[in-house]
Amino acid sequence: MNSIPEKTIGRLSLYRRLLNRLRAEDKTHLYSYELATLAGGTPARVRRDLMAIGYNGNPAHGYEVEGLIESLGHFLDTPQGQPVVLVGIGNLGRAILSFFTGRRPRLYIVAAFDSDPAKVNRVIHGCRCYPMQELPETVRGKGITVGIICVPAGEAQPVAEQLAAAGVRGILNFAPVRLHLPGNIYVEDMDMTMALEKVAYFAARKPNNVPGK
Amino acid sequence: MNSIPEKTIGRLSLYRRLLNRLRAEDKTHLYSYELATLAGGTPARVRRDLMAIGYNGNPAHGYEVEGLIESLGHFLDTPQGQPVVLVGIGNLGRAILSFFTGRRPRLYIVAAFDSDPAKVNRVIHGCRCYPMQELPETVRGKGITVGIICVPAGEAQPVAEQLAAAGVRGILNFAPVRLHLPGNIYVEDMDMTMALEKVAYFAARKPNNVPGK
DNA sequence: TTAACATTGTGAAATAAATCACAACTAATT
DNA sequence: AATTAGTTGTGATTTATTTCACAATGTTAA
Repeated sequence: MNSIPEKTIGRLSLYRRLLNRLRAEDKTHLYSYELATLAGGTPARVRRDLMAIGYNGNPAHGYEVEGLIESLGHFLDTPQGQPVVLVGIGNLGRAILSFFTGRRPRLYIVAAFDSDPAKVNRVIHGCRCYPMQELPETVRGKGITVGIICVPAGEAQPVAEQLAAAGVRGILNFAPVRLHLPGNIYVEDMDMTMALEKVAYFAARKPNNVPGK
Repeated sequence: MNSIPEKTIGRLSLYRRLLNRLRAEDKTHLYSYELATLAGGTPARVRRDLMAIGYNGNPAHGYEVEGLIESLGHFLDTPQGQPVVLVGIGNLGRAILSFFTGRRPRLYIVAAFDSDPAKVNRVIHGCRCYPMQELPETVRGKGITVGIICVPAGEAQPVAEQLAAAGVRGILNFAPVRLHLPGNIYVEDMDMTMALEKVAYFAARKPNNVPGK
C-alpha cells in the first residue's frame, strides 16, 4: 500500500513554517521551485510531498499560500491540539522549554518533571515543574500523547517506560541512548553527540565525499 | 563507486559510544546481534556498517571490543583532533556548551561567540566567550573546521556565511532555518520544531502507521 | 482564437538503504 | 577426526526515497 514517506512528514512541517513566514510578508502564491529553495530541496520533491496531502496547485500561479497552510494544518494537526510534557529540567531541558514556550499554539509544553526536589514547584519559562511521582497521573489525566526526554543517559530508559506506561505515544529523546519500547511508540532521537561526530567526519574529508542532502 | 552510506557514519559513532560503555564494564567480545539490540537496529545492518570500516569479526566470538573501538577511532577521527566553535550563547547555546564540555577528547568546543557585548569575555562551562568580530581570526588562526550554530533564526544565515568564509567545513545547525551554503560545506540540521511536530504526528496516528525505524 | 510559455502532477527510472539468506568459518564436543 | 551449533561476511533482493521527464494545464499575449 502507498503510505506517506516518513521523511515527507518532517518536510511538511518545515514547509508550513516557511509558508507562515511568507504569509506574514503578504505573499499569496508561490511555485514549487521557490519552496524548494527555501526548504533546501528540489522542486520535484516539493511537488511529491504536496501530493501526499492532496493539495493541488495550478500551473499558472503555483500554490496558494493561504490554502496550502490550511491543508498542511489539516494534515499535520489534530483538531484538539496536542499538549506535551518534558522530563528533565537540566540545562538542556530549560533551554528546550524556553525554545518551545509560546511558539506553537497546537503543540505546547504543559508540564515539566524532574526527580530533583530542588527543581520542583518552580515555574520555568512559563512552565510549572512537578515531581516525577506526579507524572503518571498528569499524563493520563490530561490525555497527553507526546513527551520530551532531557534526562541524563542513565535515567532515560526508565523515564521512557514511565511515559509509555502513562499513555504517551511519541517521544522526542535528547538523551544519548537508544530507547527500548513497544513498537507502537514512535521515538525520534536527537542525538547531539552523534550529529556532531557526523559533521566532524564530513568536515574532515574531501569535498567529493560530502553528500548533498 | 561504492562509497559509505551517510547514515552508516552516524551509526558508527553510536557504536563506538556503546562499545566504550561495554569496555568500561570489562566486556571483551560481542556479537552483531548484541550491538544491534543496544543500538536499536538489526544484526545485518550492524555487520554491513562494520564492513564499511573493514573490521573483521570472528564467527565464534563475534567482535573484539577493544579492537573494534580502535578501528572505529581510526575511521572516524582525524589524528590531530578537531576543535569546534559555537556561535550564539543563548539558553540553547549554553546548554550545548555544558553538554559537550569535557566529554569528547578529540572533539571539543574551544571558543564561543556572540554579538551581545554583555556575554563576551565571560567563561561559560569552561569555555571562553568572544565577540563576533573575532570569529574569522580565531577560526582561521586555529584551523577550525567545525561550527555549531545556536543563534536565532534570523541571524543563522549570515553567521553560517561567516563560518564558511573563515574556513569551517561542517556545521551543526540548531537554528530553525535551512542554510544556503556552497555544496562543499556539510550541514546537519537539528531542527527541534520539525522533530517535535513529526513525533506529534505519529503520536496521533494509529499504531500501524508508526514506522519501525 | 490561437500560439507560446512556464509550471503542475505523476508514471517510470534511478539511487540509497535495509534486509534476506546462505556458504564459509571457528570453537566446542563427541 | 568428525560433528554440531551459532555466527560472520556478503551477493542478491527488497523496500524506501529521490529524481527524471513529459503530457496536461492555466495564463498571457498576439
